[in-house]
Amino acid sequence: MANPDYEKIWQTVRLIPVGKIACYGQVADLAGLPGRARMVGRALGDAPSTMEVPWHRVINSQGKISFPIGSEHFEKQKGLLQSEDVVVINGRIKLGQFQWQPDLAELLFTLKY
DNA sequence: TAAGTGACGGAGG
DNA sequence: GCCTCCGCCACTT
Repeated sequence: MANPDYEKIWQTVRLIPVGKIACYGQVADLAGLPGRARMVGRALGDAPSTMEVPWHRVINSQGKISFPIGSEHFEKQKGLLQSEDVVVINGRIKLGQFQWQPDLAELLFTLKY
C-alpha cells in the first residue's frame, strides 16, 4: 500500500511546470522529506498511471536521467522531455537552463525586480 | 533479525 | 566530466 509520504511526493511532482525539471533531492525537500531522495525514486516507481504524475520531469542532481542509456525507460523519459522542449544530450540536461526553481521564481514574481 | 538492494546525494580523486 | 566511497532509508529476502 501507498505510504502517506508517497502521496506528498506525487503532489509535489505534479507542481513541476511543463518544460522544467527537478532533481530527486529537491522534490524530497519540497515534500517535507529532506534527505529522502531515494524515497522519491521509489515513490515514482510506484506511482499509478491514473494519477498523471509527470515522473519524467524528475532527474538526479547530476542533471542526468537515472536509467541506463538506451534502455526502454530511458528512451521513454527522453522522448517525453523532448516533447516539452527540454534539451536532452547524451542522457544529460542543462540544469542551469531547465531546473525548476520555485523559490527564486516566487521571489522574482513578488519583488518585481 | 540481519543483510542486500536501489529511478539518490555529496565529497574526493 | 567520470568514477569510487560512504551516508542515507524503505523495502525485500
